[in-house]
Amino acid sequence: MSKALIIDDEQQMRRLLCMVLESRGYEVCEAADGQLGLQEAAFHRPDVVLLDLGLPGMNGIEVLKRLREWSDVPVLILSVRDQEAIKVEALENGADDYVTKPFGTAELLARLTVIQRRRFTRQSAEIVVGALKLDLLHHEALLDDAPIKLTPTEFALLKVLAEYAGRIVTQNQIIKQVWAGQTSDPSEGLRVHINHLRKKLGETGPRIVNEPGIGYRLEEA
Amino acid sequence: MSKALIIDDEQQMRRLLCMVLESRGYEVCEAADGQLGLQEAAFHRPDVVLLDLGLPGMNGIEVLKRLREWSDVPVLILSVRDQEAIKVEALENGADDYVTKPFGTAELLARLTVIQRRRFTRQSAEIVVGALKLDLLHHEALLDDAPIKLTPTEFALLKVLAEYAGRIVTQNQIIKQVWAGQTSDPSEGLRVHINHLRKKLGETGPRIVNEPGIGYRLEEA
DNA sequence: CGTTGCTTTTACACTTTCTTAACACCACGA
DNA sequence: TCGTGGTGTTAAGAAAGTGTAAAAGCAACG
Repeated sequence: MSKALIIDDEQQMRRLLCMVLESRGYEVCEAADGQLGLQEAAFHRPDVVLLDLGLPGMNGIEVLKRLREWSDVPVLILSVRDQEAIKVEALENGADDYVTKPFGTAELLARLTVIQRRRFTRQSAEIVVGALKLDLLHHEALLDDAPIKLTPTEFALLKVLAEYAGRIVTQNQIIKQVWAGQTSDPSEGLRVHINHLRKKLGETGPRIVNEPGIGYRLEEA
Repeated sequence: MSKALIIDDEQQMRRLLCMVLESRGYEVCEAADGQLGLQEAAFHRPDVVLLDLGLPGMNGIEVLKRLREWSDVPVLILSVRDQEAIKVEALENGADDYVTKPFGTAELLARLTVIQRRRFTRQSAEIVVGALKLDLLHHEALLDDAPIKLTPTEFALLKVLAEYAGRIVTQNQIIKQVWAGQTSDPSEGLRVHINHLRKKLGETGPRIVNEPGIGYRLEEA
């Protein structure tokens, strides 16, 4: 059975969500603001979090950031706003998906299932992209089953690209995930590491394609 | 059923509009000048407002501004030809679209439907217009599920048009959103980027329609 | 103290994108 | 018919972004 944490200031909304989730066999706990939400998350260790962006006091995005400092729990964003920019910001800060109020219960449950499964596969021990295999457990990269030597930064960078293989990853997203919580500005150095990775991947491995002005994409060879 | 408010000083025009709207199931109320219009809007809380710009007494623009101080109701402007400057001013002050007198009922009803349609926010952060899908998170544009390559400026431009799909967007509004916070004057270059976008959208995608003197509108193919 | 391995900085050639400018076109009114 | 304003189209230079190599910091370790 999965544990779900609801962070929303409206009691009515919490009750609705609570009913829906419990009828699906979730064990539910609730929090009325961001501060409490973080405490509950730390204490109950939920398997999934439903987070309202329109929280009083601490901003929903802020809650998400703080949560992501120590937890990989799947987060589903709830919001009434249809501001695209905020959605993107939430997703870039580690939210897993997004539903807009008002929403149907069927849609909500479907999303929950998807993000929980995705998180499960993501934390699986390895990522495979064509001839490349990343063993996250042993921090090892295999190309055609032969180990290749990657520095820690290179491994983290390749991991981000491989997780979203085939899709564009923004430079900001890369920097946020690889150089998380650091002060220096690695925007210049990113190009160097990409260059190193490309050499080590060689002809046989996946290609790192640049999308000028946007970011990079890992393409199966 | 939707409630519509007509603000127009010509009784003949009010009667015509009234008939058309009621035949489509709208509940209609009327006002003969701006002052009354604002009162009616406050009292009846209409779902959509049809506002004539050529009002006696209070200027139509003035009515719009006052209305926008407390209401987000969709507003369709009615105006005569050769009032481009005023139309632009209305659109930039929060009007949602306009029709030029004389107009066909089909066109009028189509515009009403578009501006009343709430923008549904779909899974994660994406905007869908016919065969075109913009994935904001991954900065990727898909046409018939095949990715097309857009430069950063083109993507931003298409995003603005797609957000207001079916509605008209002023040149100023476009420039403000795409070239936010820049010094150079891109009013000339806008045409070039529109041209590039049209080529990349091809025959299958949505069309970018120009409204001379006012702006552009993205129309589903 | 120097070595080693990794990261960052610096520099410059190269590519892509943006802006600018020029001109063709079309609709409209004088 | 011509002129005018707004738009569509194209090409070329300017600006921004990227690839690459080499050197300079920086910690850990013997």
